[in-house]
Amino acid sequence: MKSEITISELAKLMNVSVHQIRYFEEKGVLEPAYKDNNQYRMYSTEQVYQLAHILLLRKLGVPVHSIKECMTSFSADQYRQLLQRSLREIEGELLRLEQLQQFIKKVLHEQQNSSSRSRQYQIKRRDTTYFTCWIEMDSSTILDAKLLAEQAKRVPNLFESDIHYIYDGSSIVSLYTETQTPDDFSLPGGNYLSMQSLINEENELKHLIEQFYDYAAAQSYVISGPLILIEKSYLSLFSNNKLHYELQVLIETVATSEGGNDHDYGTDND
DNA sequence: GTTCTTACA
DNA sequence: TGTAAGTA
Repeated sequence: MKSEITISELAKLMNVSVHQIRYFEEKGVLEPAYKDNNQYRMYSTEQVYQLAHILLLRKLGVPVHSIKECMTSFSADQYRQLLQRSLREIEGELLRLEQLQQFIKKVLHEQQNSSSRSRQYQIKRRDTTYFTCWIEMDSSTILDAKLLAEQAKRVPNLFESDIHYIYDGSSIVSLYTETQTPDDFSLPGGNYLSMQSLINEENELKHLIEQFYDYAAAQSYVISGPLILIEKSYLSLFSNNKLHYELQVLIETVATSEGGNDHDYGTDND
């Protein structure tokens, strides 16, 4: 009974494909102990350990063609650097996944929120929020793909964020994304009248805004500050590409209705 | 049945 | 990297 093993046994032992082992040989990183009379590759424990190292280096992102160089010439210090580099890469990847996880949670949460409360008015408490401007345009301009590509400031995952259109009464409308630190613009904390809506076409927006202001007037809310239109394009995923908008405007706290208030003071703002 | 080589997507 | 064909 031979003490060496065949390629398929080695493959099974190390949980890799036979093809991969031959590939490593072709690239000069793993030679069999010897070839049997039938040309079968035979491997001993030495190759087992060697393959373990190769697989580890692969996991660290070392390309197959440079593994040979690693194994023959790397000092302990060079290996340490290699490990530190891949540690940093993994931390970056972890961060990316955490952000994706957060986004998924947010979408699920918002989707549930919008499907149950479409066209409902709410009062939302908002803390001071900061924004970065990514495009500024005349309100009569149509935001087409060309304009988007040419003028917009690069924002990572733009369409996964809540895009804030701020109408300050002038003819300029600015598009913002939220940031953690003070930047181009900020909204004061306070109570905001909010309405969420699903619309089919952009031209329904005007009507929606009128409705919104009518409602505010009917409820005797004292409006201050600009009109905020929030576009949540990622929610269109759920509704045949209908557009999801939320209108918000800062209202001055009404002193007359203390206590008894039938509004939803949801603090479910991000 | 297993492995080998070669070729291909 | 996986899969397939044709051999030994």
